Amino acid sequence: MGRAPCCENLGLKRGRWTAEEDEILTNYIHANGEGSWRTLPKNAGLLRCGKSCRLRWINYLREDLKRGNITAEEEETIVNLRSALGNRWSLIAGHLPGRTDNEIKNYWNTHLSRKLYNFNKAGNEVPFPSVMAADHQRMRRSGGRGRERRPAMKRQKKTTTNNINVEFMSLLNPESTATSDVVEPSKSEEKPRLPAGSCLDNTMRMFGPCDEGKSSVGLCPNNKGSATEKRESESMGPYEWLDGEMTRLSYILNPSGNGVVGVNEALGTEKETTSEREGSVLSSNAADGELHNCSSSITSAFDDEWIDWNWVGGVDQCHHQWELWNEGDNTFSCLWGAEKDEEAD
DNA sequence: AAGGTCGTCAACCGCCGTGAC
DNA sequence: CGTCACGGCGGTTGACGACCT
Repeated sequence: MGRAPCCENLGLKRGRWTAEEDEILTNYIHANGEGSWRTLPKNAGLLRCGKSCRLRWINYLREDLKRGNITAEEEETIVNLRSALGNRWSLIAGHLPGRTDNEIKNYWNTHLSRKLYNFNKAGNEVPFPSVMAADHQRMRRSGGRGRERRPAMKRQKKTTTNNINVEFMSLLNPESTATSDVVEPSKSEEKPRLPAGSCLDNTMRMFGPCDEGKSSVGLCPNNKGSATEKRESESMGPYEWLDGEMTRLSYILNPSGNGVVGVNEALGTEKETTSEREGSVLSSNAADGELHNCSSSITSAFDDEWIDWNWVGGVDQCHHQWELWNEGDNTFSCLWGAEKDEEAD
């Protein structure tokens, strides 16, 4: 027994919205607020389905929407976040105030994927090959331009995001044996927010020793899992990333698909960097408005000279730290710092 | 000038997660 | 535990204007 489609009622208007309809919807929401989309059209006197009203409001009528062209900075953000997150447009939109997921999605499909195609066609390396594969195939099919005629819509199995997670995970944790073939998380496992103490996300889990001296309470594994999970949790100390953190950290750690630019900047060097990350993330406070402390172990090579980076408090050659503040709405501010330990010299 | 092609983007569709019951 | 309503998401479509031949 399938659920009745949202707009099954005959007689509902479709297609472009008129100025009059916009005015009715805007006035109604100003008077009654957002929500209750299903009953809104009837109450407002619109011959539209609730979904259509919601889309129109969110993507077009809201006052806080930013109009005008995507700036170079926004474009860079989109490219970087998309590299890290895949087609999670709403998540990406959350980092671009005033922009909607639909707008970003359209911009990607019409501008950036084409740029990427041309970039790659010129023989340049793509940071996340499997992530881009679908785009390239699509562009090749259409010859890199033009509108593609498609068969009747059928939901496609989503693999892109999973590949991204796996690739990003292996980028941070080279020891990981996860592959895109074996990791197939359900959509629920990708949700950005989980109750404190839960530990459900296999694709975004980072392994490393729990730092008991830091405020990781609530984020280290709980005791409700299976015996196996519990043992694993106790020994490995999985850290469950929030999506917002992943977004921000991926941007920081991997702003151009390679290297640890943050470290370079902190050391005042512009040398090319390659790095291997062991991904030992130790602690975090998750509550909005609180300080997030995250540390990890990174081995970097400046030119061909390898340097071991360790987490804050380590006694090896160097240590570094980044701090994230959740500003609310899953946007983060970041402080990045790194310094060389005197005793390591 | 006219018809064809292409690019853009608003809108729609189906699926899914969540919470209430 | 199952069902349902609701809201959200990402993929896709198609109208329309710009450009090309």
